[in-house]
Formats: sequence, C-alpha cells, structure tokens
Amino acid sequence: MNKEIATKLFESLASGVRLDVFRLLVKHAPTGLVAGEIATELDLPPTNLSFHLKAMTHAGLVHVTQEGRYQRYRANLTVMQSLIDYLTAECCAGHSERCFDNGDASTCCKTD
Amino acid sequence: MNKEIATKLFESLASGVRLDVFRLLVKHAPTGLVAGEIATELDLPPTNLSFHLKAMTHAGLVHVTQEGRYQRYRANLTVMQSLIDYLTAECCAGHSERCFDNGDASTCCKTD
DNA sequence: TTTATATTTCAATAATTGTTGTATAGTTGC
DNA sequence: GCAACTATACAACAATTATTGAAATATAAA
Repeated sequence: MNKEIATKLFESLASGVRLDVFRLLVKHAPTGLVAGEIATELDLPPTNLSFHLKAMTHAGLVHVTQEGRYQRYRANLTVMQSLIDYLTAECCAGHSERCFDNGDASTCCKTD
Repeated sequence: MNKEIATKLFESLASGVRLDVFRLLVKHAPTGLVAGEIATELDLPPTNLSFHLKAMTHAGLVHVTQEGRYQRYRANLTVMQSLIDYLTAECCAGHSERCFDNGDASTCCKTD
C-alpha cells in the first residue's frame, strides 16, 4: 500500500453508488454477485453500474470472473485490509495514545 | 459514522493534495500547523491549499483555530478512528477469517 | 441458426472538482 | 493611522467524473 494506491481506493469509496456496491459485495462474500443481481438490488441502470464496477475493478477494490454470459463480482477483502492498515498507520504515526485511547493498539503505528 | 459521513471523508482523502495535508498534520499532531507552514512544506499556492483545507474542514477531517492572523490546522484523529472502525466493520461484516487471516482480529468486526 | 439474455462500449451531455491570479478582509507592529 | 503580512473569497477556466440511452459483443437456449 502506498499513497497512489490508497488515493485510488479512496476515490473508489468516495461515491455513494460505489460504496453501496462494495458493502453489498462484502455482505455476499465470498460468493459475490453477478452484475445483474447488483443492478436489481441497488436499482441502478446497467450502464451506470457497469461504469462504477469498471472503476472499482480498475482500482482493485473488486475482482471479476466470467461465468458464461454473467460477470461475477467479489469484494477484494485483502486490499481492504491493506487500506485499513495504511489508514491506521496514517492515523497513529506516533500518536497511538490519542488515536486508540480505549482500543487495541496492536495493529497500530506500523512504520510502513 | 454512517454512509454519508464516510463518503465525505473518503472524498477528502481521495485527493493527493489533501492526503498529503492530512498526513503532514498527523505527523505534527497534536500541535498542528498554520496554513502558511503547510503551504511551504508542500509547496502549494496559498489559494489552492485554502481550497483543500476548506474541503477538509467541512468534511470534519481537520480542525481549525484562529491564532491572531494565523489559522492553525490540526488532524481530527477521533474522526479518523471512527472511519477506521467503520471500514473495519464494512470489511469484516461476518467474514473476519478472510479479512484477518494472519493478523490481529481484536479490533475487527465491531458491530458499531 | 435464430432468438433471447447479460453486460459492456460508445457517444452525448450534465455536473462536479481542481487550479490559478487578483482582490479583499483581518491582524500585527510601528 | 499606516504599512506589512496571513489567509480566504471570488472569478475564470481547465479537467475530471457521473449519468443515460442506443448500439455492440458475447453467451445460452430454442
């Protein structure tokens, strides 16, 4: 994880639509959903969903696999964990006592 | 923390400039920096920095206090912690074993 | 092979965001 | 009060992102 990747991921999460898509896919992990199911669930026009899915895939936030004529999307939980680690490091950065006053600091303050 | 607030925070972090500003402020916590110091450190035109600081302040990512003719900015570590919690909940959501295979899960899967 | 289904690509447009210089408001010290 | 300094507000413009319908691609089924 570095600044460039993190920025791309934040961009991906900065849209209400994409955040909804990601949360839906997390909810359906590890099976994932095919594009049509996502469109139905979130009531989105297919073209718009496709636009956002492409952006998320490009950012690495989701994975896609072909299943016949369907495209199955899955949340990339690994990259999300990396992002949380990065954010934790950014947040702490030598100030763990402020950031984690009443929490566990064991995953905190990584020097990267 | 909810989706709307999270989206605003992600927007704030989705810009290279703003991410740089925030990381700089975290590095200088809890003292913070005045606008001019940030501009010098990151080599940004004052108007551009002001634009981004305003956005960050509005999103709640930083706090500002007046010091005579200076404006001192500080990273809001509390909201960052909330965001990490939110993201952790999003990431885990009943799938901690996938998300935290080889890590500490004690800060994970908070039900909020 | 023809028809239906799923999804994406393309094109057009709307809306938002980012950057810069100039002007303005507020603060300090003489 | 006046000059120097800090920062923001405003205006103009550039660039990016979002949304939608129509057309295209590809797979599956009849």
